[in-house]
Amino acid sequence: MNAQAPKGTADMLPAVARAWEHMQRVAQELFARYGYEPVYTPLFEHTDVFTRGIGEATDIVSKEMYTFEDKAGRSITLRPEGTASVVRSALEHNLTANGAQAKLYYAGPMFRYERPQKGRMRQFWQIGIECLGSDGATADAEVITVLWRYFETLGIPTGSMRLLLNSMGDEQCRPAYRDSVAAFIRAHSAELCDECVRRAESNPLRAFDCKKDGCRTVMAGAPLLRDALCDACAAHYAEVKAHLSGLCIPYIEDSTLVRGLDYYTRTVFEIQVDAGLGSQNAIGGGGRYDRLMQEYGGPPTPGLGFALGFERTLLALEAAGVDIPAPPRADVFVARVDDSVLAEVFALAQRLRDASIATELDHQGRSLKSQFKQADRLGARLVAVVGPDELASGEFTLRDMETKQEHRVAFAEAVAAVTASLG
RNA sequence: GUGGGUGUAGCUCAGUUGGUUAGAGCGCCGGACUGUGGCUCCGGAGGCCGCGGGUUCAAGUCCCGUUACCCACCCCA
Repeated sequence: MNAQAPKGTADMLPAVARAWEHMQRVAQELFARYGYEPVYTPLFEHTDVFTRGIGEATDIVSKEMYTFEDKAGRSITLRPEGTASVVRSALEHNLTANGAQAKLYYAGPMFRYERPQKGRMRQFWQIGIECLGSDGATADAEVITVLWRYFETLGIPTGSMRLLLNSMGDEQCRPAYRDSVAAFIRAHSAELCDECVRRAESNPLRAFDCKKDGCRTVMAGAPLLRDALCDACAAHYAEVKAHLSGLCIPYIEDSTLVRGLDYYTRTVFEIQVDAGLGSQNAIGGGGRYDRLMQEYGGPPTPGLGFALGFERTLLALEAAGVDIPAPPRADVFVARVDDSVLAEVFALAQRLRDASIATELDHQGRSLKSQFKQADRLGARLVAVVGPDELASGEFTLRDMETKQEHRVAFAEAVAAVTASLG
């Protein structure tokens, strides 16, 4: 058999798994402070949850989903992102009934069938929050602030982060704007790449994303959504910006920021860094999706959220020189002179462990010397040495690995003595 | 889906114009007088040289194919 993880997946060995847990701990603590509660939704959904929510024409839906039929012939898809599932779940369980607000966060793997590269995997992890039921601009500013503070708390220097902000308008103003961009593209089709010309029909706003210099130059002259927002959207956007400024969250307005999922309305944002991510630069992003719940057949319910990528965040942390400290794997190592005292050693280790003391011992019959090396490698501050000598008097020797001080301890006093030595 | 790069010990890599028993560093295991770590020294284990063909007296080294990984395009977290 092929002992190899599938393309685009990776085993998170202890060093990385530790970082994963750290990122989740920081998230839980921070998000709770803003009133967000955990939610776990299935890793797979009925396919239409994504096709209706994210949009048929998006790259995600048109070519990146892991879709299959289950044994009963249902079309099932591994979730390519988290928002659609959370909103579906909120609708199913009436979490926002009668104007209630639901503030939820999730963490887990997402799946997209793409060619892997730096910062891009087929199975990748995201943490996200969703604030459902509120259309107030403080909700937008709050969600954006949580994302900013999260990266800041992890240790990414604020100076190396860029918060891009834009408003995509709503059903009142976006369609007309869309048409005007499409018209602009058609008028300049000779100067634009084929891909962008095609976008005029499918998703004109995406032409702003094109990285080709020629297209960028031409698109720089295209009409800006900023100038096309209806009064309500413009006012909302202005409020969001005012609230962010009030909290001293530095944002950069980018009216070409167009995110790739159809459900976004009004506020969209993205946090980028330059170092460590290869050709990628976004470590987190999100936006408002005031029509998504309706799209699923629910009542009109505003909402917004963000998602951030574990893999990319870790790359950014590494580039920033942040290392996640590894705790010592053992406080105490219980070493034995020979196997005649094995039973006593094993029992002693268990007593210490039962007293919440991280304790290790050798399972391979290694020499005492080698047990000390092992203790050192594990970062144990104490080594309890048990041999026939001390056992005869009901004691063992307790060595402090730093000071090299040793003293005899009665077995009966083991937990107390070790606890005291660990301070 | 397209393009480029790379695949040699657990890890990071050397391997001369194809030529005999494939190396280093780190890690791992053991040892350096009597029951004890970090430094140093000594020794040891560990390699289908990604896989399959081909050229050749001879291939880790050349050619073809294939596969995996990496990077980039596309797009996104």
